[in-house]
Amino acid sequence: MLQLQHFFDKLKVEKQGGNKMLENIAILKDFTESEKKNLFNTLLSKPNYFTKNAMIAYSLNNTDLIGIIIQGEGQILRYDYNGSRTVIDTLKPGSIFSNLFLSTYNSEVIVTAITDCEVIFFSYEELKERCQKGSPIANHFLINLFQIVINQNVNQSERIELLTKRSIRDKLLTYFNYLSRKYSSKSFDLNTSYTLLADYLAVDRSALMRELKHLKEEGFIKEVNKRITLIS
Amino acid sequence: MLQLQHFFDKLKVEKQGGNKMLENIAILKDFTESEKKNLFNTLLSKPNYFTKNAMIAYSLNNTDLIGIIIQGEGQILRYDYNGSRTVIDTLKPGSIFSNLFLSTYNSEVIVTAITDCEVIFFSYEELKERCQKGSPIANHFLINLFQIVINQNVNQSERIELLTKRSIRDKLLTYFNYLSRKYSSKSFDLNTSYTLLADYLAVDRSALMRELKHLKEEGFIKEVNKRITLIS
DNA sequence: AATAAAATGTTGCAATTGCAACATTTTTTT
DNA sequence: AAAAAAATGTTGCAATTGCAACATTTTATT
Repeated sequence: MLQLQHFFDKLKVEKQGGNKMLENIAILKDFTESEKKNLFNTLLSKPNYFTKNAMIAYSLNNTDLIGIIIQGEGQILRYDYNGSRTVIDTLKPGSIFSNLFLSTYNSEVIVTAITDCEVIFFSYEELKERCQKGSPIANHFLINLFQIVINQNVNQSERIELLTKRSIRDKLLTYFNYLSRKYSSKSFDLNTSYTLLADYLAVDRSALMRELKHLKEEGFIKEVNKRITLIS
Repeated sequence: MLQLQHFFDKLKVEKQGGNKMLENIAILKDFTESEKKNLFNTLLSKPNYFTKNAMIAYSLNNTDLIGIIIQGEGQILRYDYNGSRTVIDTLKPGSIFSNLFLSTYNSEVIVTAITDCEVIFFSYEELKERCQKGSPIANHFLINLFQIVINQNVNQSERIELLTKRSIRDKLLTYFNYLSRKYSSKSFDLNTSYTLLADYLAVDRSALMRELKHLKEEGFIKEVNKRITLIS
């Protein structure tokens, strides 16, 4: 008990933080304050607080709960048939996670807090029931949820597009072209670390650095301080 | 016109086919006959027929239409920054496709018929409106749609898991372990061609064959006629 | 039944990549 | 301000992979 109290003392997230932090939570988009209050009194669980490195969920199997990160960051990790650990996803405020979105045939999947964080849960079955009873609030909530899942889908499609490229060079050029289109400019900042980019593209980091150097030497790109310029 | 008539003559799909073919369409799951009739009179478009190799949709951009394959097969293709063509997805009866699920930053994406097929469209905005007006049928339809998108999500996650493996050996073993869990057996049939499997894992087909041979030689697996047995 | 098309299986070779092992710089934590 | 941790940058080397180019078998089409 004392131990637990100690954890709570260290929590960096505000337990009674105002509603400002709820502003950026996609699933609560376009709800009035009173509608939010209604949601918190019915569908949504009380806030759950987790300290850094704590386990948020273990073997989500056999529940239909969907978690929403309100504050802090988490990670979804998978432990493989051979014991290797990989990061499936990084969770930021507004991210959702659930067993519903994971393969039933997956190996062990756990969700952990990488910083102190606040999480809310709700039951998907309960949401469906409320929708079928005609609740406009539940309906709106479902449509917001759907939008999040669609966005996840789009992000996964983009990553698959990159991962199916056969060489690091092609992965990088495809990724850079994508960013160039996104920002409508031949120049753009990579706002990620090379370490994370290598993970994202599923290649060895040192091999990525090497290929980047080659692309510069051969005049395909310029790069200064993580700012890339496509040439051609 | 004659030309067009000629196309229709060749159509392999039944234009007035009974409702049997609608049985397996996931988005129509658990609707009564009269509810289906209602959907076909309101939200859903008339059936569209496409002949083999015809273009079903080109640059889906700027519409919110979602297509449902009723009969036949299609493919979603992407043309890259360097002109290379890749298959994003193969569409079977019950599959859906829409610009909503694709990155806005993608290069040209087109949908084509690989056999004669029948397709129905609906507007996502219209579906949302009907839901918000409290239509139970629209609501049920949205939940079915959501389930399909969740399944796509799960499938994409599985593929990403495989694609992030660094070697062909690891990809194959992870895939085989997945099938083994799925069928709860050390032995299972690969019901796909090696050509397609190599595409799915984004590796060279001949390299895949070679690695498969090595796995057999080294005693990790047995393989007879596309039936794999895991040894350990 | 004949022909065409697709899938399977194999191999040599060159190019790419992962891995290991560093030094150096930047960022974070104490 | 010092120490620790994380990220960047580099290189040699061996292993893996893609590619090209076949022969053979199976499946689909006419």
